[in-house]
Amino acid sequence: MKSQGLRERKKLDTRRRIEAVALDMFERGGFETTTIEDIAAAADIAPRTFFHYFPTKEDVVLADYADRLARITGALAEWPTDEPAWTALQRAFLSVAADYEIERPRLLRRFRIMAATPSVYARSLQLQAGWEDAVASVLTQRAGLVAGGDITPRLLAAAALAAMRASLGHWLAAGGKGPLPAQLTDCFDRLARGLVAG
Amino acid sequence: MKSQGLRERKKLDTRRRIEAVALDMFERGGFETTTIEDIAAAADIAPRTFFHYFPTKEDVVLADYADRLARITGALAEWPTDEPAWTALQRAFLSVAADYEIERPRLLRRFRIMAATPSVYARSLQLQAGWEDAVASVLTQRAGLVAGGDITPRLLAAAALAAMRASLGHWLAAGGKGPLPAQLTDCFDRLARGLVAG
DNA sequence: ACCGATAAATGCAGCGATTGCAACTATGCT
DNA sequence: AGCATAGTTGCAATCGCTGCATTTATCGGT
Repeated sequence: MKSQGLRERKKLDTRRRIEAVALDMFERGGFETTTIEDIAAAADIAPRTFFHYFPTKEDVVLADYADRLARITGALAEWPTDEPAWTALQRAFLSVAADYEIERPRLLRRFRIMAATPSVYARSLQLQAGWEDAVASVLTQRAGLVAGGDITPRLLAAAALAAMRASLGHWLAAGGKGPLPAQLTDCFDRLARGLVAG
Repeated sequence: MKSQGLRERKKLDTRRRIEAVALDMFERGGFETTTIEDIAAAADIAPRTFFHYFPTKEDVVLADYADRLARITGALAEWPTDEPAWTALQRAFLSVAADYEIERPRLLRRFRIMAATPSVYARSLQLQAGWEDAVASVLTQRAGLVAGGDITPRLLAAAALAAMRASLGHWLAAGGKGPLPAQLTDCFDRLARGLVAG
């Protein structure tokens, strides 16, 4: 529970410093215009060191995407087997959306940069595709299915991500004002009931 | 209908030559290992010229993605207003999937490279996101809605893309053997009916 | 406080994609 | 043929990113 040693603490410090500095510069000058060298200088590290903390420039904006995935798959893993998969998915994703509410300003900043920067958006989609695979894989296991046999897990995972992307897109378009969880619940419900009858 | 002038014909020739040569090399040596310089040499052009034909290396693999989107949005635009949006979407996407059937070997090659190369996959997702926006936009117009008001178009578009991605992923995982249109129809149907009752 | 082991930071050199610019060449048209 | 135009090429530079070797800082025990 403690901050471990000085080493760990410093590392975390540096990481946060890079994030803070980089986000600022991205907002002011734009993502593409800001170079790794710029960030490094502002964060008081060597350019080479940047890559010990983030694999790509894009990942600074998308830090903590991985954590969220872990939370989702974790929640799914505990899903009682008698419950419909879609309901479990809804619960799992909703818990993440709740965090979005709490961290609203922090996330809004990042999403705005993402929306304005194709390469960052592309990277986020790539990470989301990873989620999709991971979620589908968990669903497959939980249902006791064979890996490549049934398309159901893949479809459910893709649909869940679609619900999330749609909600998030709409939320962002509205400037992040409305309640995201309600929006997401609505999307999940509609997919649960079906898209034709409404 | 004619091949226009010599100029146009040569340009098309070069384009096809680049694609052919590049795909071959990607398959043999891998995407990342093959450099633009390699491709240019094999296609008998200057490295600089490559970028007059494709904006990025990834786009060689994903050529004709744009055409497909045009076909989809075109089909949507002709959708009779009394028909449910989801049905129209299904028809539009299905017509594209039919092409996939016809061009199976050609597309399979490309998808295989895509599946094996993160950066290509990322690029494809980026293009798909463009589709999602375009589709949502057409749906909004057709329904006579205001741009940012209703989340429905966004959700439908995202769901349609999800159906497509799931079908395609499953199809690819099975080595491209089965009938893609049937697979896609199934996914669309299930989303139409709802994901809980099954 | 001291010392070897280990993790982290740095510097350097290099690759490869991508771009802007200017010069050059082929094609289209009169 | 002869100009206007579109396409090709070469050149130089930027920038993200990587491998490798070196230096520096922290840790764990003594």
